[in-house]
Amino acid sequence: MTVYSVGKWAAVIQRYTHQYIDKRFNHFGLGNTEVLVLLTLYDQENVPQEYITRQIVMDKATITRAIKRLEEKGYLYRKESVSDRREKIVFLSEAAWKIEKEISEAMREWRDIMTKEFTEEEKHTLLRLMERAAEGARAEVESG
Amino acid sequence: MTVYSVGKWAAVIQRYTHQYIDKRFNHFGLGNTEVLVLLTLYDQENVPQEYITRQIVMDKATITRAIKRLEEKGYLYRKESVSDRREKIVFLSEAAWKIEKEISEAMREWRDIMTKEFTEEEKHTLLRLMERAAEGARAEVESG
DNA sequence: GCAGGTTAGTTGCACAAGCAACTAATCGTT
DNA sequence: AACGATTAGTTGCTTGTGCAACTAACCTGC
Repeated sequence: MTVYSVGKWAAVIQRYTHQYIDKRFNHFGLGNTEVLVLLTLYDQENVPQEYITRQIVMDKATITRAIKRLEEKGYLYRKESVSDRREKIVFLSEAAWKIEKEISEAMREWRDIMTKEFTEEEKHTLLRLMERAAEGARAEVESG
Repeated sequence: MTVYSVGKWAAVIQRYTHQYIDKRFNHFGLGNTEVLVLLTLYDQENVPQEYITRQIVMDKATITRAIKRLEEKGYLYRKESVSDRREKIVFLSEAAWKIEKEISEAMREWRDIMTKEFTEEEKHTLLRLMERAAEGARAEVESG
């Protein structure tokens, strides 16, 4: 367990987070990826699906289906872009905004649970370093 | 993208790592979880499956199946424990040890790719903080 | 030493995720 | 203006994963 540690710990944290989201938002009928999509849209609405795909780094087919599920459940709707008719622009519905606070709050709680023993500076450092590691991974993948 | 960031970046890093492993070890016929199992066993052999499950934090059914695949491919074998006949003790085969260097090296490379711009201290810090975050998550899950 | 609870591992089932192949629209070059 | 190349999104297919229910072994207390 010495060598592949960044990837390993990322995987572990990811799986715990996945579990937490499943448990926490089960009563909304929301799965892990759907919650990630909602969070992305709370941050920035009125975007094509491709934007969401890039943000959460998943296969575009997976995102298409997560969005379709959210649409069926009434959390969002889509409109064909006028400037580029290939794009479908995604908007949140009232229902999605109604649960925004609960979702954001739950995610904040989860972050605080994981970093309970952290100082403020450590929290900040962790985020910045993880972001940079993700950036390093992305650069590699995109270069070849 | 402000709130759920630790979980988010963990997920992103995890997916890039998953992709990397798939691409890199495809020619061995090894999938992501199988590689994780091997890495665990390179570190500590002669353990029951339950140990592996705990180490990589996955469902025990998933681990059972990953181990079965590795067994079929000839990378490991199992022996019923004498002290506790419920347990199946896992051992690596020659074939697994033959590829140990390549796998460990590849994972080291991957870590170095992600942390290319990091100082040694930053690398160390990232690992320690991620480990502690995972520990915080684990504590929460186990408490209820 | 037996009953009740716990633990290791397996199997059935349902489902989400990735890859590849496709359509349709747009961009770029000549 | 028209060709080929790229891009956004969808669908088919396969596979890995988690949950739940199960079996078998073990452990505890009476």
